[in-house]
Amino acid sequence: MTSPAVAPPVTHSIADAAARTGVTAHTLRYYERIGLLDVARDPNGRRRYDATDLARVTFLTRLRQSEMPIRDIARYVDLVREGDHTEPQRLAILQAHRDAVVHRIDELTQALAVVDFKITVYGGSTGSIHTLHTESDCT
Amino acid sequence: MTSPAVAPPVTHSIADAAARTGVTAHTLRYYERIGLLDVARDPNGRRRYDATDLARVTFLTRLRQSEMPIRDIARYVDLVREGDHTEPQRLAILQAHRDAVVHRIDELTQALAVVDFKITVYGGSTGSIHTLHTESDCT
DNA sequence: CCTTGACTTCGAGCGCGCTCGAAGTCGTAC
DNA sequence: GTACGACTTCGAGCGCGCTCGAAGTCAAGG
Repeated sequence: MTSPAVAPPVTHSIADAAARTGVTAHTLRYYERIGLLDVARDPNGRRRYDATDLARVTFLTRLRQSEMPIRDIARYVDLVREGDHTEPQRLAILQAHRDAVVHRIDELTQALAVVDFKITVYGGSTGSIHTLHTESDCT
Repeated sequence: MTSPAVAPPVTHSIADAAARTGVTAHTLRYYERIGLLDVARDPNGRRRYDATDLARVTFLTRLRQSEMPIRDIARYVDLVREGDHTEPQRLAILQAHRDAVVHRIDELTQALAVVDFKITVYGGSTGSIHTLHTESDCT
């Protein structure tokens, strides 16, 4: 009931890949240039993105969204290319990043509290319940 | 039992202000240059930061930490200078910013989930409880 | 044939938010 | 006096992450 001998190579043009991942074609080329991606070429020299490529782009995008510097992403990707024995180091990078993200969320949450407080001072609504502290060195 | 006639003007040098707010003196000057701060001078032309100035710097720092563009902060500060009648507009800016921060926290939280998932794939620990989904287009 | 359009490479440019440093001015200490 | 150190102004520089665009290649369509 499964398909015949050879697997069909499902690949995508750069425009397609851009549409599917939500990053621009320019950025896809840029990522490749700086070594974050290794993309195959068709006989005419055009990029073909397979599922793995797209998955990587999506993952990169998550890392970027969470502010991992491109420098660090490049290190991670280099480790991936070096083979399975680098998994511990990759794990370490991800764990360090995890900690950074948690810290960043914390920072944002604190800033949010300050902004929310200011909003209530201005008499606006924030959608949250407040325990108001006093002290309003106003601005 | 309270103090005599004139209030003592408690002000701080730029080095002091920098130490108290955690931003560099260079940055304090920069913020002033671009109009985020109005700082008094002593007879020798040196900056003196009062409590209000420090409070503003601290608030600015929160806005910056939460990624409000300097352009927007400048607009806000300009409104403050224009007087009380601009409070509705200030409120609007803060509310828009609040929404942006909430959205950003959300985004980070999603990215965190992805990173956490990857960490467990690598066999590491994240400190969180996971409901594992399958699908591992690995990298 | 010629055009169109999607692609290629690669260097340059941009917007942001600082960050630095040169050159000058003070007040105090020795 | 002179040396120090903390400050001043202001223009330039930097690191980051794209973003753009020029010039060229190629295949399909009319």
